Amino acid sequence: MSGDSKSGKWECNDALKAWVSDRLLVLLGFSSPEFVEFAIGLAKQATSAADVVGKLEEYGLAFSDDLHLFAEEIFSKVPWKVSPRKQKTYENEGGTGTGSGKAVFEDQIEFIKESMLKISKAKSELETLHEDRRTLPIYAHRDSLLKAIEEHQVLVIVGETGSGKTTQIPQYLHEAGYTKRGKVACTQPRRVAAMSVAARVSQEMDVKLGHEVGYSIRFEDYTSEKTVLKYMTDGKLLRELLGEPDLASYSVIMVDEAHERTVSTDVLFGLLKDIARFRKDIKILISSATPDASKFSDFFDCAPIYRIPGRRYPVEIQYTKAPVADYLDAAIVTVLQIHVTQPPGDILVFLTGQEEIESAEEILKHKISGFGLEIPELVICKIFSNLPTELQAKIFQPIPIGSRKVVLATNIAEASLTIDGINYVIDPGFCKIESYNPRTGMESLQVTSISKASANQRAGRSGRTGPGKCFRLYTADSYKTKFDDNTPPEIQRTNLTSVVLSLKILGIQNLLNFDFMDPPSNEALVTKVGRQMAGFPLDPMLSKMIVASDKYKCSDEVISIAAMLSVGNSIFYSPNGEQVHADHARMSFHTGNVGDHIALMNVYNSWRETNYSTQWCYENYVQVRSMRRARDIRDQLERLLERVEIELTGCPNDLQAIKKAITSGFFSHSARLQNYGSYRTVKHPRIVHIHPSSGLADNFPRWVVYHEVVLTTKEYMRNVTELKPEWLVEIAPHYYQMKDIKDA
DNA sequence: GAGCACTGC
Repeated sequence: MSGDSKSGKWECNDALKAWVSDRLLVLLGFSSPEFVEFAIGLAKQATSAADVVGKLEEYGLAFSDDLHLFAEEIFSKVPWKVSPRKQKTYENEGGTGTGSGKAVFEDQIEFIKESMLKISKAKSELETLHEDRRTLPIYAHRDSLLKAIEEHQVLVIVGETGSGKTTQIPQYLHEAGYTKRGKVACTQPRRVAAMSVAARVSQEMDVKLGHEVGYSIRFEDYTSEKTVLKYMTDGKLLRELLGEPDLASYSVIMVDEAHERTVSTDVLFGLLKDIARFRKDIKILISSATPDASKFSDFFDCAPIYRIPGRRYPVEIQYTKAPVADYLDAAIVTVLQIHVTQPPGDILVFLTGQEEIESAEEILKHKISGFGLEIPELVICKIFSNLPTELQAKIFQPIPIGSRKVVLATNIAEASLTIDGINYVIDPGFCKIESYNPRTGMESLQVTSISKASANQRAGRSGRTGPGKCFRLYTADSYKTKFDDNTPPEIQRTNLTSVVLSLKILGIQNLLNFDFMDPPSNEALVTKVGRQMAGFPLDPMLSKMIVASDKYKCSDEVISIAAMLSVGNSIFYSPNGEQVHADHARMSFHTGNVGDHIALMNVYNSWRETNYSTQWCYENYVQVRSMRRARDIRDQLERLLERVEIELTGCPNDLQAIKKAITSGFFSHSARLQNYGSYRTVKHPRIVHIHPSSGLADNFPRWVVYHEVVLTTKEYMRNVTELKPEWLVEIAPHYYQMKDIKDA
């Protein structure tokens, strides 16, 4: 790493990527940015060239000698990112997982998600799968399943993880001739699942990815005219529906992982039900991993439920005899108890967030040091989505034989990520869940009891590679009486304005069952502005801001701001013990009290000036991952500008123009200063405060426009910019009159 | 002077 300049480092990375991409094209006949990341990620985790081969095999990719050669080449070329790789001295000598616990984490490499993990789950299973699809549980049901699909327009399919439904059903449909009438779509909640399953199926069918089998996700469309089996994210299908409301080019839509109930799947349900009414030739398959599928069946007019058996190891569940007073304390005690009394096997603890995980880590370390050498080594790992990539690496590293791993995780380990080698799960029964009050437009994250479905999902994480045990830190009685059956679906907990906008564009006007503070007005939707707004995959207010930037000739700046805002609040990282430096770095973008929106733009521009340097991100306590995502979104927005005929224009020195564009989108989010530093929102008056992380927190401008209000310890406005009150009347005369902005 | 569960277009 020494001596490489900022740009040099990037070039080196790009050269490596280009090389990997070329090799993949030759070897597999396909390549894509995500696949390149995937391959490099594998090699980074590997401890030897043979290890790379092993990992490739796990994904069913090492089927030729050339690929073995590739493994050796890539291993020698990939730099050591985190720490010098130890030679694998701790071989898995018949242990039960301790010492070889493999963890597969998504964001290190942006590709491993649930469906891919299904494939890599058990090696023996995978090998047989690769040899012969006929050994899958689903195969015995092939003909009766096809018969059921033929007989019913809508079919609910229940199949546990590992039954092969995601990879096999589309192939069966292809074999049965459905693809002669149109494409078969299979939707996934996560990008990586769509991508990896498509790659898998293309291998099974012995075709090049992107030909007969393809995938389509945001930023990557890997399909062609030849494509008949199309894996895609559910949100992507939703976007396609805007252009093809009857889905005429499809003969079958399979909504996979429907039990996750994302907003997109829920919206798809409603639209598909409607489409099925006037397109009698289309088949709808709803696939769920939860046994209770009656809700899906009821929704689709009592559609029949088809069950496919799965494979799973038994999990022994234990409850506490009495309620525990402090679940964090109880969890730590349980970890130590398991460590001392139970046979080998790693431990997974579900906690609610970063802060809790970090304090648990401290306490555990302290307690263990008290035991000295009396007990075997316990290796502590942590995982949550905001943890920077380089710190996630610990979860991949082999641990000494005779020691045990404990993973402190958020909900990320419940469905998005699988850690192999876990035999024990500790479940305190809580998680953080988003709630959104549509009346006030306020969001909050609150610690809540989990649902029964969630508890069972957590327990199941211990039984993936062998029989498991789950220790629930609550009583059997409270499980029965206090836990809801299911987590309320996301659609009931989140801001739906962009969903509403999309549905309105589809001509669905009657959405008044929801109570919105600021529903997009009907007139906005039939004008050019409305159509332009719907062209952007963003919240309506962000889209409006971009559309307005045309008028103020600052679209170049505004799309950067929109991209940064839509990445969310995970731009900055503040590690334990370095908060002062992190704060200082963050405030350096606020010079001149420009406001948080302009500061975000400054962050983006500074990063761009370093040629998108990773090192720059580390130095400024900025999350690399978030910045790359912002860059992707910004690139997409730039392309979309052209489509809606907005010119890309910049006005780097006219901050007022940029602020006016922001105000055009967020005019309903205005607030004026009260006494004692509090603010009052102008319409629907409410007392709010500037979030302490804001660059204007100590500045108290008289008028501000804010991105959002969040409820934490107080009601805070997050991301605020100063505005002149007369702009409100100028920009949004239908919303504000002079009396609203007059001094009281 | 406070805090960021997890996805996706």
